[in-house]
Amino acid sequence: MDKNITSQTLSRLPVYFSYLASLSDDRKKGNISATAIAEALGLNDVQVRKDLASVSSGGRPKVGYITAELMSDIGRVLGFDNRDGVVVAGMGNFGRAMLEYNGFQAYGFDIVCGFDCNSDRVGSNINGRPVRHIDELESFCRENDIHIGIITVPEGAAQEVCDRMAEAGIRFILNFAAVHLNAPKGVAVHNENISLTLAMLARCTG
Amino acid sequence: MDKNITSQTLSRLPVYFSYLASLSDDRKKGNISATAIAEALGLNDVQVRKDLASVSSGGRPKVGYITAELMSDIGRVLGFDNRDGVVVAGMGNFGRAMLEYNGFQAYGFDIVCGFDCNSDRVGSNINGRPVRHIDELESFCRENDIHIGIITVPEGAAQEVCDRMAEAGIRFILNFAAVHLNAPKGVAVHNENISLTLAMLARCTG
DNA sequence: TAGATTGTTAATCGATTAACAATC
DNA sequence: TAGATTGTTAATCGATTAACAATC
Repeated sequence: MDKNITSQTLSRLPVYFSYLASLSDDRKKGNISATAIAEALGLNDVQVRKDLASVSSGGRPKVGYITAELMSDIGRVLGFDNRDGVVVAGMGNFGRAMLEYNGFQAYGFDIVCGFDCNSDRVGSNINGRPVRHIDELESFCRENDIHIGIITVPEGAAQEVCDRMAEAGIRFILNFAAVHLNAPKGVAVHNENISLTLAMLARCTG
Repeated sequence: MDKNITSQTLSRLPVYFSYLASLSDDRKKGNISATAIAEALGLNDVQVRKDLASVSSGGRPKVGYITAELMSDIGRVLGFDNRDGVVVAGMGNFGRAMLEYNGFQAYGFDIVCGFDCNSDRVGSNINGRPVRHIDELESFCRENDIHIGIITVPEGAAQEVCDRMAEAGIRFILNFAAVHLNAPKGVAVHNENISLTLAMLARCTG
């Protein structure tokens, strides 16, 4: 396993995983073939078979894969067994939703702290997670060895928060503010612009 | 313009657009070259030039593109000039953030109504947008000719809401619930699983 | 003119798909 | 055995990159 996984394959693994996770508990206990997955997702079966072969060696002729094993194999490649702390900057609706959500754990992520500049919010507690002042971001991240940050602040503040995160040793930033963020080398930013996602989906698919 | 735009090119257009939008007002008034964009984004310059040539014919040797014109050309291809109504199902933190955000308009989207099944939320008003009961989803969408929906309900309810949207004539669904949704043919679903996005970013980039 | 930039044609590269042998 | 499925090798396809002529 873990042969030569191309970036294309890598981007399809989450799709396979979430499809498998959507199966009924009954079906999760059984087997599944690459052919069946391909059909359900509208993909070429050889492509799926090749993708699966790159992360698992559990495929057997006539039987397919044991669903649970396949999920765990994909999960291992996607790093669900790792444990990484994550901080969230910006405690508006969006940021609070992140702290209230407990589903990150299954994927290996622990949301450990929220940050905000509004003193009304600082010192509070959301879903058992503390909210601190943004000025404490750097010391907190350094002390707790945090490398992943989520930005949910207003557009105007996003670049500054991004710079601060980079300064604090954060290496991966998921940005939900609707602005393109420029980060220094060594820091990977994923700009998740919902308007643009919607435009791609609605204007360019059909 | 609008020659033969490949899907790869299409997926880069939003990146170019948001990069251009991030420039200072001063620079937005001037020109910009494909070379400069490529350098800023870490892409191959020929690729950027080819991408831009497919949406605009305004490139001039030694000068580049007029920034404002280029943005408007990209915007036209991405459909920012269209006007599409959008409904949001699920008025938790996530859904409320959608209704409170006004930035969709610049991209051609009007969030027209929120839906929920909780009677405490139904009948309220968020940022001037009404919240109705989920049972009214179908009639509302049919009457107002709505084809785009955003799902921000809890995981357990997402598939049912998806089915209802499909029934209501929705053709494009942006799903933020952390479950894979299966939609009937003719309905495009984009499953935006934040945990998986984070995993791809943090485990597979570096 | 020289230099920077464009757009295009051809070459390379990589990913998808087709064909097929292997296996349970 | 026949059939379903796997994994692999070879062919096709498409996208990226390199080379270059055109232009301001």
